[in-house]
Amino acid sequence: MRQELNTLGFSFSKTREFATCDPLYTKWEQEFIIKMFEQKLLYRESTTVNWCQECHTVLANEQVEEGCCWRCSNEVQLKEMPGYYLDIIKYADELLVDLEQLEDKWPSQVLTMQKNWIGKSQGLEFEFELTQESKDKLGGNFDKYTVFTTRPDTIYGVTYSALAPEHPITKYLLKHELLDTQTIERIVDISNMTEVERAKEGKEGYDLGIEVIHPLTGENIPVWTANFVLASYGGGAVMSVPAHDVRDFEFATQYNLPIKQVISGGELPYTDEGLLENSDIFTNEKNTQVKASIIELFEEKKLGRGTTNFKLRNWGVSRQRYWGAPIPFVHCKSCGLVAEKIENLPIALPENVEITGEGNPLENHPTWKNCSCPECGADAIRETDTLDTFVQSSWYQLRYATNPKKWNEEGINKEEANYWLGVDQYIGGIEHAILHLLYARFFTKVLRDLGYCDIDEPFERLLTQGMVLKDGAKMSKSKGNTVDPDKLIAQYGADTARLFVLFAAPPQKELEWNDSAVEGAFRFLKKLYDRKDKVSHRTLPSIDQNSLDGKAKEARVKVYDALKKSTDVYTKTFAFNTLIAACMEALNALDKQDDKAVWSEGLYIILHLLEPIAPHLATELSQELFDRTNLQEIITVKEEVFVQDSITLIVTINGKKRTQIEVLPTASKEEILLMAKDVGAKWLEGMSIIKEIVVPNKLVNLVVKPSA
RNA sequence: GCGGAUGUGGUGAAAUUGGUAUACACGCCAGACUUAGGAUCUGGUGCUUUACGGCGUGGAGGUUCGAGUCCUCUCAUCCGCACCA
Repeated sequence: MRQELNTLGFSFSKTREFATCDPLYTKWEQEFIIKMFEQKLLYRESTTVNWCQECHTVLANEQVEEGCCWRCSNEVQLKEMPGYYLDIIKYADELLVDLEQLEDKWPSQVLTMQKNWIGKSQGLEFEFELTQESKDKLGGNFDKYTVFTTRPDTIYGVTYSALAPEHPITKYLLKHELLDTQTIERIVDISNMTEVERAKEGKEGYDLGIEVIHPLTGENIPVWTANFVLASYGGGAVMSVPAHDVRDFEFATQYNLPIKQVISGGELPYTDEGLLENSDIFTNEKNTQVKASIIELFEEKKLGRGTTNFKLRNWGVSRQRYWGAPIPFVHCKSCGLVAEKIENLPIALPENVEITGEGNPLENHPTWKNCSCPECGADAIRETDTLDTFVQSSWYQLRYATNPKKWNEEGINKEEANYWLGVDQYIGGIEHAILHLLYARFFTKVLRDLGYCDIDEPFERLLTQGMVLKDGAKMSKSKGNTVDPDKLIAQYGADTARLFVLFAAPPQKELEWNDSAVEGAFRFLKKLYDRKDKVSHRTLPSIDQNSLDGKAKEARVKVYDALKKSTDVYTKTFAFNTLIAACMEALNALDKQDDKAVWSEGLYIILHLLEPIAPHLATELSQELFDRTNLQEIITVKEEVFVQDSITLIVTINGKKRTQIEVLPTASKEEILLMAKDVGAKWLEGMSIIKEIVVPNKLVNLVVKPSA
C-alpha cells in the first residue's frame, strides 16, 4: 500500500506518519476516554444492542445498514448486554446547528444525511396516569408513563395509547403472566425481532387490558402494545390519534379501535392543516397555531412540558474483538467499575493472543484480564471490551497536526492543533457521511470542551469523491474486480495513470472504469515531452503582443485561458478534467504556430499547471528547460493577451444562428446593427424588423416578422 | 412512503451561470508516411435532407428577443432514511 502511494507520487509528511494501533496512540485515546468518563460523557449500561454474529461484536446504530452489518452484510441480531456509550445526544443540538457553518463547503447531500440522522423534533411530553383499577392490576408498581408527541394539536383525538413490547409495563405484564398465554408468546416473539423484521411483518398489537386517563378530557383510554412502537425513541410509548396519523389509522382499522376526528378536512387519516373540531376551547382554531398553546396549557397545569427529541442514539463504542484500544476500566468486587489510573496507560493489547474467530480474544486470554484495582489494590478483572475503531479515526488529524517530537509527552498539542486545523480540504467517500464524519465532528467538540484544542469543526471543506465502479459494481478486493494500478503504471508510468484518472470525470462523480482512454492521456504527455525542443528561453519571456501573428496570439489566449481556469479548479471546483482539457487545447494551439517566445511561455505555463497532476514529468521538464525546481510561484495572468483586434459577433435572427460578423472592439451599436443587417440581408427579405438586440462581445439578435 | 441527486453524440464528458449546444478526449471513417503498424501526422464524424433547409440536451407545457441553464407538470435511473409518533 505504502509502496503504491509512493509510486503514484503522493506526498505525505513522512515524519508524522503513525499507526492508530500503536500503543503510543492508544495511550492518549484511553486518557480521553477516562476524561470523558469523569465528565459523565461516557457511561456503561446494559441494553438491547445490535449484534453481528459474523464479526462477533456489537455494532453502533450508524453501523447497521438496512438491518445488516456495515462490514460483512450479515443480518444483525438483538441482544441484551452491557456496553460503553458516548453521550453524543448531549451534542446533538450543536452537531445540528454547526451544519450551517458547513453549508457550501460540504456537499449538501452529506449535510442532509447528517441532519436526518440527528433527527431533531420538537413537541410535547406528558404523562398518562393509569386508572386505579390498572394500578391495582400492576401491583402498585406503576402510576403513570411518559409519552412524546409532535402533534399536541391532535390531543383531543386520542382514542388509545400504545406501548413498545420492551416497555417496562409490557414486560411486567409478561413476567407476571397477566395476559393470556398465546398473547404472551407472541409479544415475546416480537421482542426478539429487529426493527427491520417488525416492519416487514406489518402491524401487530395486543390489548394489554389496562387503561389510562386522558389528561384533558378525563376519559378512560385503552392501552395496547404494538410492534411498531419503538422502544428506543420517546420513552417507548405513544398516544394514538388514528384520525390524523397514518400508522395509528392503519392499526385502529385493523383492530376496530375507535377513531375520533379533531381536525376538519378530507378523507381520514387526514394529516394536513385545518380547523380543529371536537377540541373543547380550541375548537375552530387553526391546528398549526394551537400547538404552542396546548403545550402551554400542559405546562400551566403541570401535566407535561415542551421537549426536544432526537433520532440519534448514543454511540455504543464497545467491541468484542481484538483490534481497537482496550477500554481502560477495571471491574473490582468492592469498588465496582473503576477507571484505570492515567499513569498506568497505555493498557496495551496482549501480543500472544489466539484469534479463533470464537468469542472475545481478550476474554479468552489466560492472564491478560487479571489485574489489581486502581482504587483499593485488590485483585480485579480488566475490561475486555475494546473501543470501536471509529474512535481511533475520530482524532487522528489532531495527532497528525502535533509535532512528533512531542508525541511522548502529549496526545494533542493545543497550539499546533489550533494552527493547522480544521482540515482545509478533506476528501473521502460518501459512505462515511454519517459514520466517520459524524463521529469525528462529535469527538472534536468533546476534545475542545475537555481543553485539548479550540476547534469546533474538524473538516472545513469536504469533497466526497465518487466510487470507482467496475462492471457496474463497487470495486473491491472481495468482489475480485479491482484494477491493478501497478500494471497501468508499469506500462505507461505514474503520470499517465494520474492524468487519465483525473481526466475521465470530475472527482465527485462515480466512475465506471474503462481504460480505453488511457492511450489518449499517454499520447498527450508524450506530445508535451516531444515539444521540449521548441523552447528557446530559460525563463518566462516577455513578449510584445503587437509583434505576433494571429495564430500566435490565439495560442497565447489558450495558454492564459488555462492559467486563468487553474485558480478556480485548484481552489474551488476540483474539475481537473476541464483544466486538463484546457491544457490540451493550449498545446494544440501552440502547435499551430511557430513563435519561439510564445512556445517557451506556453510550455512554461502548461508545465506549471500540470505539476500537481503529472508531477514527475512536469518537474523534470521544468528543471531541464527552465531551471525551475519549485513550481509554487504565482504566475500572473496578462490581461493584454485577451485584447483582440477584432471581435466575432454571432448574428441570429429570431434567435436562430444565421451568420457572423467581424467588428472592431470600438464599433458602436449602430455600426454593428448596420453590418448585421447587411450580411443578413438574405434572411431579412420581405421581413420587417420589430426588435434589435446587441449583446456586447457576444451576438446580435434581430427579431423579425413578415411585412404586411 | 419521505428526502436528495442525475438524465446532453457510438463512449467519458464540456458549456464563461440566460447568449454560437456537443469544447477536450476515446472510438469510428478516409487519407499521408511506412516492409509493417496496435507508432506518428492530416482531415472528417449529432440526426435528417440530393440540396436550400429542418430537427436536436429524457418527455410535455410555460416565461423570454433568446432556455441544456429559469418555472410547472411528468417519466426513468441512482442514492440516502425507512413505522422516530
